[in-house]
Amino acid sequence: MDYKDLANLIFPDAKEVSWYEEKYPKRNLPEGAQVVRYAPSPTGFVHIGGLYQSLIAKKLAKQTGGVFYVRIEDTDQKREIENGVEQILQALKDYDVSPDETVNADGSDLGNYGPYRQSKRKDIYQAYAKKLIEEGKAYPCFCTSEELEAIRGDQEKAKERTGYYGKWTKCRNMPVDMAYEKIQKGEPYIVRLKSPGNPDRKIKHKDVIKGGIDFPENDQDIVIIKSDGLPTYHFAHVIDDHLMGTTIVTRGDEWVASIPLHLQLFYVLGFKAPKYAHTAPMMKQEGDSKRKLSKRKDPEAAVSYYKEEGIPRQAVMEYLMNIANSNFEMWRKQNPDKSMDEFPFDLKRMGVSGALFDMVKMLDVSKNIISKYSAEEVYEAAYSWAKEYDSELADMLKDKAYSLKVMGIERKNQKPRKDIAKWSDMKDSIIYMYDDKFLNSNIVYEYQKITDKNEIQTIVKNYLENYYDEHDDKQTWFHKMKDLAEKMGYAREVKEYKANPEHYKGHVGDISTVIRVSLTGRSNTPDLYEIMQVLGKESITERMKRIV
RNA sequence: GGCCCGUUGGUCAAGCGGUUAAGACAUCGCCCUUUCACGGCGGAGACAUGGGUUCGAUUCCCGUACGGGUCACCA
Repeated sequence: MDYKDLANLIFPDAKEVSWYEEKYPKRNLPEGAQVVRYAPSPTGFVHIGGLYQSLIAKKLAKQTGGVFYVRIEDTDQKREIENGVEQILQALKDYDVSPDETVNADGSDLGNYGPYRQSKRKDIYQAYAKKLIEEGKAYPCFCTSEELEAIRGDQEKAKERTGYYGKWTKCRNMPVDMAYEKIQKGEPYIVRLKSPGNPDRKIKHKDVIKGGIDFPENDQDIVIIKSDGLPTYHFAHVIDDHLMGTTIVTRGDEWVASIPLHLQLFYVLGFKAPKYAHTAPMMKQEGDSKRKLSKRKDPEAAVSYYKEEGIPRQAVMEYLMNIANSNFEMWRKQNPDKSMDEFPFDLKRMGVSGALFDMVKMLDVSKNIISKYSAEEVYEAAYSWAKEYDSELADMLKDKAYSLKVMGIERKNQKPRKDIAKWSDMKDSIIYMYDDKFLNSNIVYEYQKITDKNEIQTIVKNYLENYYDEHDDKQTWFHKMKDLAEKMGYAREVKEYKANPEHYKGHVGDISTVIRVSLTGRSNTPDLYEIMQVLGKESITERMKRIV
């Protein structure tokens, strides 16, 4: 009875490893081309961090003429949620980070290195596990969870490192015959790596982002095949990234602690290890300390949040790029019209520690992006958002011709408006432009300086009867406003008023504010002339008559 | 607790032994021939801490404090 017999007993149907090595040949790519992957688990809603990872991976692949692929890590069947994979694929599509190779929503594969779901690669992992057992580099372990608990307890008592390693192991040195017999008897088991590591020795590792990190060698006999026959993350990662030809592993830095293990697995399996780039997580301020953006506590952790809020995709991605490479915003300033694809992303410029997620900044990015939209683009985006999330707004926007005029206010000039950061802001900022909404609501008029009712009525009446003419151009309109101010005892110019405030009741700005408020209810609005042009004579007359 | 990593203004961050220590967001003031937004100009605001090394340390080394990650048949 030897290792080979044991291996055959455990994995009788496994193929030779060479079969897979031939099936998945080395990728034929130009020098320097990077093969990068995004490897999510379908265990919950799509996290903004997943988008971040995808953005980085795709960028890297595209920039080097390489490949970006998605591999679904679904080896934990207990945690898998329904439609998990579909949600991930949809999010990648929505945010324009679609992979070159992936499993499709219908379960088929796109690409020659599949299957791209780990649950469908069981035979592959087992083939390699079998090889390790044959070589005496892995072994079946029969310890129960109670036994494992007991070992841990002893270790804690003895103040030694916890885990399954060295002298604490029970099954590592079990005679092959005994193991064989137990398996035949049907005892449950898992497969562990027989770690060749010695923690007194140090390994030097260079992470692309974090730089040099030294660790003690791994000596934990970690499990590689679970009792359900599926591999653990560690084992699957090493085999998949080898077979799929990954050249650089980008992943969250919660994985750095397993670098010694992963490197050891590559070594034991005889594979060349890829480069690693460990990215810092996005953080959230909580009290005095920071913590990772949490799926449970932070709504903004979910990709769906941005869709619901109506933050344009491009804004989300540009903000993420900004976190990835902070020089992006300078580049953006110098290249306002270029596609983000042209930005030269550099992994080495990524931060080593987690940045606080800054929603204010994201909205600023968004504001700038929306300010570059044409009225038509704003209309289309806002309308399609509204149809899903705000029926009242959608109702307003049904009148496309009119809405386009509303969207066009202060949008055609050199310095377009920048007051909209997300589509959910939209309704409030334009609702007064719609007669049926405005006139049928309880309008609270936010008058500022002039609050005397008679004075307001006089101003409005006077304006409507003696000055307003819808055919006026802006200059004429402007002058008339001054004329009205003067006639009513207000200064034509603000400066005049400031020079001699005692001579006037106020200045032209106060008068125009009354007109503004009487028409919109608001003291803060975009350009009044443009608003009046869009509103038209009928609406203006109606609105003013209500005041008088 | 063990093992790793980090610490520049409120936030994101340039910087890589000699700088008036960039820039962006936020904030404050002024200006932009009437509000708001935009834009322009300006202000306030930072190298965690103690030791070294050095002619000179934000930059290099060590300690301390603080923060983060990780120690599963989860990824």
